[in-house]
Amino acid sequence: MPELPEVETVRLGLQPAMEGRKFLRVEQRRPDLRFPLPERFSERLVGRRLLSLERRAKYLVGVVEGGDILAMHLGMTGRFDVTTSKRAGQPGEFAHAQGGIPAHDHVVFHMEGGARVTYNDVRRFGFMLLIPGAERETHALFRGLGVEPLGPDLTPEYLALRARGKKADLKAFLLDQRVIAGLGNIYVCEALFRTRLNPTKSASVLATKTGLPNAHTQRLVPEIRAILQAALQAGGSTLRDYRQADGALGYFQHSFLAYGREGEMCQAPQCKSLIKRRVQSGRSTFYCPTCQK
DNA sequence: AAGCGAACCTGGCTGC
DNA sequence: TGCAGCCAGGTTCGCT
Repeated sequence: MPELPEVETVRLGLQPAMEGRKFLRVEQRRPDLRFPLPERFSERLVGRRLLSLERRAKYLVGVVEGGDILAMHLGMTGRFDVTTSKRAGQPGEFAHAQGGIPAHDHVVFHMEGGARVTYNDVRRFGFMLLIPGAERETHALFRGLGVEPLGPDLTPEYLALRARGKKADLKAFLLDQRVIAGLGNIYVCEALFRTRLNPTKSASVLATKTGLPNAHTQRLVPEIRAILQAALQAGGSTLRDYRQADGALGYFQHSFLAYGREGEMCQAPQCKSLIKRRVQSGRSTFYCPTCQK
């Protein structure tokens, strides 16, 4: 479930269980996720405190006592479940007590305070790395990332400068984490629908010839912020049964206007067109061919 | 150099 | 019922 609002929701769910607490035990049930898990993973965490759990783009960034950064990415299907002793006896707990380890539970952090934090990832596109704290800004994972869409750096001026002369289509441009870090397929579709911009247009429509913002950029930037904020408020979007760390479901998926609505009537006032689906950058784009010019 | 498609992996759903 | 084919919230690699 992981675009920015989902990752941030996960972070908020994990914070009370992990932040300021020591790792008591780390179970690693396979050698790798997308990448090999860190050398001596358990030894480098156990006995240390997680000083803070932060987020950059779609990464969870844990600052570990002693200097390491625990960088975690959820890929497509990564999720965390938090179980505390108070919740013992719930369905997952029961299955566990029966002796079965749920499929795809790959890593379990046993935290001081009694929380068991389980990382589950069916497709294993997610990963965990330990990187020296000194490399927090310079490490390849973070170096090339673009601006945080909810921070002060995403401005029409910035976006216009980056879009100037770009031939890639708007969809690919907004998905590019080197430009804006945290948008994914859903929120790009939704932001473009709400801004009435056609995803197949060249990104250069966001800038004047000299790289200055135009009316499109001025509408798009606030729309990106608004949709992410709204999704955040709703606890993110839940597709295919995924849950927040506390077991709750996000509900922003009910607010999608375009994503996943192929063949349905466009919801814009007066518009009688049907939402279309096409593939761009290998991903489904949902859009209204009439509203989005 | 930018900009594509393919690859990574598993599972759910659709249609024959 | 079985099986092939398509699809899925992301990122990276390698080829034009």
